[in-house]
Amino acid sequence: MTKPAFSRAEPDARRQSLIEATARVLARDGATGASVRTIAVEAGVSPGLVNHYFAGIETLIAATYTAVGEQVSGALAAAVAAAGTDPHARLNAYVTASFAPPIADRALLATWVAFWTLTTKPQIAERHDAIYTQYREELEGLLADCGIAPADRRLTAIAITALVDGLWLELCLSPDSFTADEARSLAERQLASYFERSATSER
Amino acid sequence: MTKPAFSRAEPDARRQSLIEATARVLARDGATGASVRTIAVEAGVSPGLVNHYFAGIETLIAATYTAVGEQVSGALAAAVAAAGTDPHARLNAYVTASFAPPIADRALLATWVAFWTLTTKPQIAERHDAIYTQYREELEGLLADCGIAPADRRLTAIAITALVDGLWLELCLSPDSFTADEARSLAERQLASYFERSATSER
DNA sequence: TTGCTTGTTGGACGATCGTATAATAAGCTG
DNA sequence: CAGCTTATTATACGATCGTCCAACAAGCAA
Repeated sequence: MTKPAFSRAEPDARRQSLIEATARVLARDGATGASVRTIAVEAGVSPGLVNHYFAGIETLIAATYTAVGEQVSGALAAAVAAAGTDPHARLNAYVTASFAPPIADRALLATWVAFWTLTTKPQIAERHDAIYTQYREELEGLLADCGIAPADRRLTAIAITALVDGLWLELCLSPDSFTADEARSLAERQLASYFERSATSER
Repeated sequence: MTKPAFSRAEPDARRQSLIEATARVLARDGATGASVRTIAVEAGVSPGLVNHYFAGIETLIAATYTAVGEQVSGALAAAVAAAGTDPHARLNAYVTASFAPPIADRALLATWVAFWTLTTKPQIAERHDAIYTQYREELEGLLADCGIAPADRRLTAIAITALVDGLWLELCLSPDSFTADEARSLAERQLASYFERSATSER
């Protein structure tokens, strides 16, 4: 009677576990450290198993991009839900959530930068476009609820996304240059300016 | 009489040539492809020479960060200088220059992302802080010339930098989601809103 | 010309990369 | 329990990585 040398897992569960391990490695070591062997160690399996479940390491990283993207999307949705029913409060929550955990995180930035590094490969670039399109569409919906005219929604969403991404990026890269509170305040002021303009142009 | 197998170069000139080769490789292949051998081929020298001039590849990349940063800084300064003497025109030129060549360039983004990848290493992080601090200080100067109150300059510069960086990033990553003209227009509108607010608050 | 300095070359070294594959054994079926 | 499927392991392979170093030769000084 010897204890089992390993245990089998449901294909989907194992796949998920490999994706999560990849996310952890990407967060810890960045794109450079995300090797098949490192990921295998992180997941507690042998290196060969990675290629058994994914066509190549690039495919695994693309799958991880989707998973992490959904995770972030979920955190944003949770922040919006927690804000109640007031449209402006919901919009505000969506925007400021980027400056608090778990999104304002150096490790998440490392993950994201790793993805950006790989956008030269079509497979990853496609995921990027899909994820960012989804972000902007959600934002456009929140803007619509706040009464932004349909014709203005697209560019407004682009501007807000850009400001938030820029603040988030620099906040993660060098946290000493400004605080999360300052970032939140700047984003809120930006939102306010859009509604001032929209209000005056309606008269 | 045989032709020379190689030619000697001034240490500084050779150093500069290696830095330029690194910038080209970073732009073409990203952080992943920036190996000693690839850089050596690009510079037309043997692999061993890289370690003769730089303590390691990390030092070379840090030096390249500084050089590319100065190059971008120079492009921005040139845009400002070409805008004439009107403070608002100069500020406008500084901001919108990011959406035109040579700054709005997929290859430059690849270079920048490669640097971000390496900000976990203190040597590179220090360069990043220095370069971004310089950017913001230049922007603060332009804002001062436009009459922004000293107390507001720091955060205003941070917000503008963030918006421009965010737009620039997404414009390079997926150029199909919006145009350079739209980015320029959004940035200009943002600038205008700061002066409207400043003007009304003065009364 | 001769000698010296040192920029430069080219290959060796061990480590690690992604991928492929045969052997092993876990866990279900009958 | 026997047999089968296949998830899993362990290893091998060639390529490429960063670093190192002995030998070579370009260019200047004497």
